[in-house]
Amino acid sequence: MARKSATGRIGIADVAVKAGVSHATVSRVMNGNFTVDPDIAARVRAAAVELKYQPNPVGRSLALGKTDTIGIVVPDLANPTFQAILRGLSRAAAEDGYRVLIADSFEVSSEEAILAGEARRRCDGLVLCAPRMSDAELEEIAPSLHPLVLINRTTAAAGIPSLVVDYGQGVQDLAEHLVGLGHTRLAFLAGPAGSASNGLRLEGLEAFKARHPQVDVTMLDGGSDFDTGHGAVDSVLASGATGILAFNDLVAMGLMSGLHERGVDVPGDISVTGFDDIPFARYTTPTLTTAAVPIAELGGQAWRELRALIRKEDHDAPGGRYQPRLEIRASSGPAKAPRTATHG
Amino acid sequence: MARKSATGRIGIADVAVKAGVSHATVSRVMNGNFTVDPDIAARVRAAAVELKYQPNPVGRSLALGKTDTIGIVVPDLANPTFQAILRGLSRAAAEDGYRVLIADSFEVSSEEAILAGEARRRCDGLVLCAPRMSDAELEEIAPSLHPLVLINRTTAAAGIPSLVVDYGQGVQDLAEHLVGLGHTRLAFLAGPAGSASNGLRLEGLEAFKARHPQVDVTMLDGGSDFDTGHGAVDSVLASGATGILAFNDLVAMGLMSGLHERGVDVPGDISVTGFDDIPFARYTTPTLTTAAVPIAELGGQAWRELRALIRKEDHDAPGGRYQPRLEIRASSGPAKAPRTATHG
DNA sequence: CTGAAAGCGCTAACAG
DNA sequence: CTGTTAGCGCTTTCAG
Repeated sequence: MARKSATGRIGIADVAVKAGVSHATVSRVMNGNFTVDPDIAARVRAAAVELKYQPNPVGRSLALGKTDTIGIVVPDLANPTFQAILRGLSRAAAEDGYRVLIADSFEVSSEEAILAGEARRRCDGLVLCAPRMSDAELEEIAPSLHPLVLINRTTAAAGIPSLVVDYGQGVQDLAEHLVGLGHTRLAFLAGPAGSASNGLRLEGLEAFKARHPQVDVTMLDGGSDFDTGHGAVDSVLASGATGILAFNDLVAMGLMSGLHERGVDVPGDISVTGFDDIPFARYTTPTLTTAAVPIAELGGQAWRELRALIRKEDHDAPGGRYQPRLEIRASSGPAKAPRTATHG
Repeated sequence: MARKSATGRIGIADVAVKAGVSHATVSRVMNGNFTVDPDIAARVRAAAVELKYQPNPVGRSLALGKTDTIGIVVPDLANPTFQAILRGLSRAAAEDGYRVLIADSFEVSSEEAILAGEARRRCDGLVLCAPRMSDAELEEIAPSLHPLVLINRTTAAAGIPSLVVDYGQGVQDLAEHLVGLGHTRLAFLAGPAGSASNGLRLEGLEAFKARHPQVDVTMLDGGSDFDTGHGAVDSVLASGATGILAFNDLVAMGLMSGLHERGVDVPGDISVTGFDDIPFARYTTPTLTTAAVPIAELGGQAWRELRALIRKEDHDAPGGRYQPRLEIRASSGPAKAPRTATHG
C-alpha cells in the first residue's frame, strides 16, 4: 500500500494517491505554495505525515538544477588549520541550509584537479583550500569549477574570489618582535616546499632581511607537523640562532618538545615562535608566541563569497586579505649572550 | 553548439549528436559497456573528450538510486576525536569511491534527528557519531536511517552495527596505574553530562571502587575542553586528591596548564591522566599519561561496516568493541606524602 | 550491436 | 485552484 515506488521508499506519488490528488498538488503543498485550497492542503499534509513522507532530494536536485550542497577540497584533513576552515565553512553554510561535502586530497597534488572536478559536479559551488597544484593547472581548471572560492591561493583566472592570509606580514611581525628582544641570529624552520603559504613567509623574510641587514637569518628545511619540529632540534642548535621562527604552531611545539628533552631552556636559551594560534598554543609549556590567524572567520567568509557567486549577486569586494595578529606569550624572551655553533 | 541543455552545461545529448549516435550508446560507452562497436566507442570517447563531457552525478543518482555518498553526523566538529573519526572515515570511503557529507549538530541534541534524516536522504548510508539524543529517540529513528552505523552509542533497534570504545575499561586501567604508583586519593574530572562515553567511564569507576574500597575517589563536574580543565584547578586542589583522572586529553592539558600556573608540580605533587591519546598528548610538558583509543581505525571500520550494509553483504561480526591501550608517559608518577584538603 | 522509449522523483509551465 | 504534461540527465529494458 504505502510503498509502491521502485526504490521501495515512499515517494510523492504515494502521498498523491493517499490524499486523492495529483503529485503536482503534493509538490505545491510541500513547497509551501499557497495557491492550494486549505482543505486539500491539510489532507495532503496529513497523508504526508501518516506516510512519513520526505521528499527525495535527488529528484528535487535534478528538477531544480541545484543540490544545496557545497564542496571543499583540502590537502590534508589532519591539519588543524584546514579543520578550522572546514568548521567555519560548515557552520556558516548550515545557517543558509547548505551542506558540505568534503574531499581530502591527502597531499597528492596530482589528484587534486580530478577530485575538485568530481566534487564540483555534485555541488553548487566549491571551496579550494590551499591547493598544491601548479599555478598553470589552477588557472586552467578554475573556470570549469565556477562558482569557486580560493583560500590561501590566488589565480589569474577571472571571477574567482580569493581569501588569503598575509603570512608575509605575520612572519615579519614575529621577526621584528624577536629583534626587539635583542636577538640578532634568527632561523626560519620552513614548511612544505610546495606550500604557497610557505612562499609568502619566505617573501616576508626577504623584506625583513632587507630592512635588517645586520640580522643573520638561517633557512632550515622543514615541514608542517610536530615531527618536523621535533626532528629539527639538531639543525636548530647547529645554526647558532637564538630566535626560531617555526613554520607553524605544530612545528614550534615539536621543536619546544625536542629542546626540552635536550635541556635547552625556552625562552631562556632560545626563543621560539609559531604561526596560526591554534587552540593548543595557549596551553603549551611555555605558552607559545605566535601570529594569530582568524581562521574560523575565514571559513565563514568563504561561504559568504561562495553564496554571493551562487546567487549571482553583484559583489563589490570579492576576496580579502587577512592580517595575522601578533600574540606574544611566554616562548619568546630577551636574547642571551650570543651562542656559538656547536656542530657534531 | 556544444551547450544546448537547459542547465547550460554539457550533457549526454550533446555528446550523442556530436558522435552521431543515441544517448543510450553514449551512456554505454561512458560506463564501460563492451557491447559497443569499438569504432563507435572510439568516436563517442573522442566527442566526450572534445566537449569535456563529464556525466552529471545527479541524473546518474536518480537513475541508479544511489549517490556514492555517505553522511556523518557529529556533535561537534571542533572535537579532535570526531575530527579523527571523520578523517578515517573519509579516507576509507574515498578508497571505494565514496564521498562524505558532514553534518555538525553543534551539540544541539534537539536538531540531531532532523539533521540525521536530511543527511541520510542525500546519501547511501549514515554514520551517527556519539549522538546526544535520548535512547528512546535514537531507537525510534534508527530504522528509518538504515543503512546506519553507530559510533560510541548502542541501540536496541535491529541491524544497526555499533562501534564502541570501552571507556569503562580504559578508565579502570588508568586508575589501577595510579594506585600502583601509591596514590590513594583520586579524583575524576567528569565530561559533559549527556555524553554516553562519560557514562561508561563512570560505570568503570564504580567497578574500580568496588575493587578498591580503600581508595578515595572524588567526583568533580567538568566538560570536554581545555577551559574545563583549566577552570577546575581550584576544585582539584580542594579535593586533596593526588591522582587526577581527566575526562580526556584536552581537559588534562588544561588542568596541567592551570596547575603549572599555580606552581603545582606534575607529577611531583599531583599526577594527571588524560584519555584518547590525541596527537598532542606526547608533546605536552610533561608528556601525558593517557589511554590510547585507535580512533582513525574506528573511522575506517565504520566505513567497512557501512559498506557491508550498503552492499547488503552478510555480515557475521557487526559492530565491535575497542579496547584502549594504557600509554604511560611523564604526567603520572609516585604518590607523595598524603596531602590534606585545603578548602577556602 | 544500437536506437527508441520508459522511468528514477521531483518541479513548473500550461491548460482547464 | 488543480490536473496534465513535459522536462531535469542519466541508465536500462526491449525491440530490432
